[in-house]
Amino acid sequence: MKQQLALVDCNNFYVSCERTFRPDLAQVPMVVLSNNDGCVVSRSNEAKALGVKMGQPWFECKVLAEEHGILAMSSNYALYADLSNRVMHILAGFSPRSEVYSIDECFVDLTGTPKLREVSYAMRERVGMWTGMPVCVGIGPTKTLAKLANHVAKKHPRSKGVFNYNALSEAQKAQLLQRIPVQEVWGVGRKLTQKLALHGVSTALDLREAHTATLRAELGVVMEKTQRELQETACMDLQEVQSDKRQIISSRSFGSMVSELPVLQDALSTFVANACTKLRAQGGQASVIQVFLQTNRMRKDLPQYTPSLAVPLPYPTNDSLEVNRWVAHLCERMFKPDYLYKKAGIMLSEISPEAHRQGDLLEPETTSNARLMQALDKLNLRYGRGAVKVSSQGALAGWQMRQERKSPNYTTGWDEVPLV
DNA sequence: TCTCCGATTAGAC
DNA sequence: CTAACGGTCTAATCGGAGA
Repeated sequence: MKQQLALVDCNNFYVSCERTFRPDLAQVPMVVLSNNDGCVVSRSNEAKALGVKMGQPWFECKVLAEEHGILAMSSNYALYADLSNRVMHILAGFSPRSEVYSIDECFVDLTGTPKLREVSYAMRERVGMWTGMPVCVGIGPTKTLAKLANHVAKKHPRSKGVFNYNALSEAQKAQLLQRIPVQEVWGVGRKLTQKLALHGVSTALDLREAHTATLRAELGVVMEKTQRELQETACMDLQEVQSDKRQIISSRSFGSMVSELPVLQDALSTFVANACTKLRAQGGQASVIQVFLQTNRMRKDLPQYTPSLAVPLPYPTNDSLEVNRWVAHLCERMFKPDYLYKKAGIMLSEISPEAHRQGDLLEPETTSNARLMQALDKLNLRYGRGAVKVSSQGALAGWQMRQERKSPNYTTGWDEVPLV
């Protein structure tokens, strides 16, 4: 009856991806940086041991890094996505029911599987053997407890990468939950940890045992669900097919500050191309387009300006050229000279399935770019993103993000495979 | 008073 | 050498406007 739900999570995913093709880096303290080489988003165990924090701005680590020779790499999402797909494919082979939860995590329903223990180790070994990716497996009766079990598997070397919460006695469960700070529980972040502390809740066990009605009233339904999941009542089911996006955002911080309108519009045309490609890939069309600009929020000494403007379209579209015209227009309307812009982006929302296109009774059917867009997507898929561009799309210098230490696209670009 | 909607908040990773 | 802090997405909740 009880679910045997496994959460498989890759260890230090981005760092492990980089190491897959650079075995010489196996023992090197290293980190992978966010876009624009801004923050640390993945750390090797060695870097963690040296005190580098998750999300820490890289410039803050510079001294420590030089002292200990910490290697920093720019993020290479093409590589990570490709390795992720391989890992997920392998995991899907272990059960007819699984959910790709994030780029490095997968829920696998092992309910009814005989020899659960052997299968869990087999998952680790097969993924390791076929991709080189180290993973840990946590098993529990609910998603929340599977996540918690995974946390235990990662933290305690004695578990050898697999931990099964379901195999514990009631006393052992209580003992374990008591040792886990409540902020480690899935869904409990910084703010909620503070609020929970006010109610005397500081461990996972405290949360499990808290008065439900009070919890609900003071902290909302999400927290109640979390509590019930800790009590082994499943409130979140497996999302086997990932649903279409309800909104699509494309934005970037710039490598350096931008003050000219045409450069902003050039950056935005790149964002339009990305967002519309995604939109068409899911067979959607958007009826609200939003553009936003941002000055550098870290520079308190400079004047700040963070405008945002949305336009509801009379009919939905997924035509890059049409979207780009609106975006350029919105940008021009918000643009003020004398500000130094650090970031810009677009958002497509009110997304509906393409099939439901509503013809406009008053507007004659205009020439559609549908086939042009189809051709554009095909060419970019075949010859690489940016083979065919929207407007100037990236031609103007000055806004591209910093990416000073990016690895080659080992798995997706023939011309980038190093010749040994 | 109820409902709707946009903005804000919180979280994940 | 400089200057220097990510990007996407969802759900819940809040607060004001309009019915």
